[in-house]
Amino acid sequence: MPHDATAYEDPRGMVLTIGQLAATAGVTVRTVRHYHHVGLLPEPERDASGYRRYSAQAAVDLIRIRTLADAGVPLARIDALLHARPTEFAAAITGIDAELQRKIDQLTEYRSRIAELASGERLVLPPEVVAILDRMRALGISEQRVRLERDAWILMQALDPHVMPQRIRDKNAAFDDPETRRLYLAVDQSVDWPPNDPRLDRLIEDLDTWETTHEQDTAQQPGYLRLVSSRISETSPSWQRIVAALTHRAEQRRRS
Amino acid sequence: MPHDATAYEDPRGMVLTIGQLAATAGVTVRTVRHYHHVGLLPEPERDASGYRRYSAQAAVDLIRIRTLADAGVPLARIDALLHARPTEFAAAITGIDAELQRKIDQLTEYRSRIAELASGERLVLPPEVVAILDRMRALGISEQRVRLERDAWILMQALDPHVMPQRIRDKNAAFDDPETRRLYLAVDQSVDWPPNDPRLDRLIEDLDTWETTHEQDTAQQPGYLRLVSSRISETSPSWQRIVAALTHRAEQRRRS
DNA sequence: GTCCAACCCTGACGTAGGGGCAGGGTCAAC
DNA sequence: GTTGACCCTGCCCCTACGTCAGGGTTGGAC
Repeated sequence: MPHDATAYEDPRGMVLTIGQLAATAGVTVRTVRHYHHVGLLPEPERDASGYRRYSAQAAVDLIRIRTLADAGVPLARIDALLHARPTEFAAAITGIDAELQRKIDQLTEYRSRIAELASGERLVLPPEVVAILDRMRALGISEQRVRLERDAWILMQALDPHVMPQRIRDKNAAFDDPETRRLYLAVDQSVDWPPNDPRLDRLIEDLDTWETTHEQDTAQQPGYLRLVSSRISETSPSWQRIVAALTHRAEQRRRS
Repeated sequence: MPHDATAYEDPRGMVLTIGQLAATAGVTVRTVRHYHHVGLLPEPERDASGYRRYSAQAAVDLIRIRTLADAGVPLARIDALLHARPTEFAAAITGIDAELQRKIDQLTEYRSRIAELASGERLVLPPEVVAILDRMRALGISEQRVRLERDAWILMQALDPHVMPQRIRDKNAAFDDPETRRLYLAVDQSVDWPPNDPRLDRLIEDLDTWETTHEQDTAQQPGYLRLVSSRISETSPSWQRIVAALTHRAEQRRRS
């Protein structure tokens, strides 16, 4: 059978091989076959050796598909879109464009959040609470104690979020009072005192007075705060003594 | 077994259920379980009924994971990242941030490409070629003919890209010549003449003269352009006659 | 005390958009 | 005549979960 020197013989413009088509559109061969598989791009005819042969129109179609796919449109939607009438198509394009803008805004926000990853709590807690924790640090309270406080706020946020605003006000007011600040710091420093240190007796006395004047009742606290108390106890024997003594005195007051 | 009114009894701060934890971090319950499955978040202990119970620290960990995951970091990489030392972590964060910026730029470009989707060829062909096609339209050449021309350019780009610049210059020079413009238009208008129309004889004569003066040889063209010729032939009987006549005359000149 | 919704559990399969083999045929050039 | 770059089909793998199915638990209302 005589042969005509050139490979471009098919009478209907089917000249590109799958590799040439893919390169033209900037995709992989696998991608083109995938689009055939899902019916997004029609299967072209085959040449004598079973190779797919594509027309220039296929290149246009493929690039239109990629343009939409790159913009994040699911393949299933693209199929419908390509067969839509111009008005509907234009409407869809407008929507997709808005979606893209939304994604850009999202990414911009993620970018700024990424920058804050170094410090753990800023991401988890509202800024007012972060300010309170920073205030504790500025007072000289240990990081260990601040972390316990942070956990209390996280649990509160998860379990009892509606009390947050009031608690934030209360806590800030408390730290405006010099006696409160003094007691916080004293408790913090007592962490490595021995449980029978005489200074502890004095501190417990002061704390009990503070609780009665501030109408705080340890036994009335919600469960998660009692839990935080128990974690405080675990931290050191002296703190365990403080928590136990205050709880005991509060119970006694309740009975009377 | 007596019970204590509140559910927060575990001594080690394991208080949140999986749903509460998920809500705190803004993810689904399924996502948390998935992270356990892939070992990204450690499995917490279970309460008496087999429910998972989480600490506040788990919330911090989960939100850190999500912050990275939202930024597009694969889960497999997050695992390593969370255990990295601060300097390495900071370096990785910088890289991720750059990657995010790149994505934002990408999306911005996709946005502008989406806007051009209405017209097919702008995405596929370089602007110089689009200008040529627009020039043909401005001359009054039919859209059918322009599309054939467009396909020729697409095939050229895919199969023979290095000749593009020269072809672009040639084509623009050709359209600077009034006689060339006249002939293009005349051929275009002849599309629905009968093949035996006497005006066709005159037109073929003019085209042959043009070919010889412009040193164009139809038989020397690359295969894909011959193919486009064959598609032109298919469009109408009169065009078929033109192509056949010109090919025949070119052959005769070659033999002599 | 019992009913109901809203939780929780495990396990298994489905999804998009391909990647990456295996195992084989074809084409063009040297 | 062989080498390297293509092409073919078919099948399993991947990520980051979603979505059943089929059950147990909890907490509050009646």
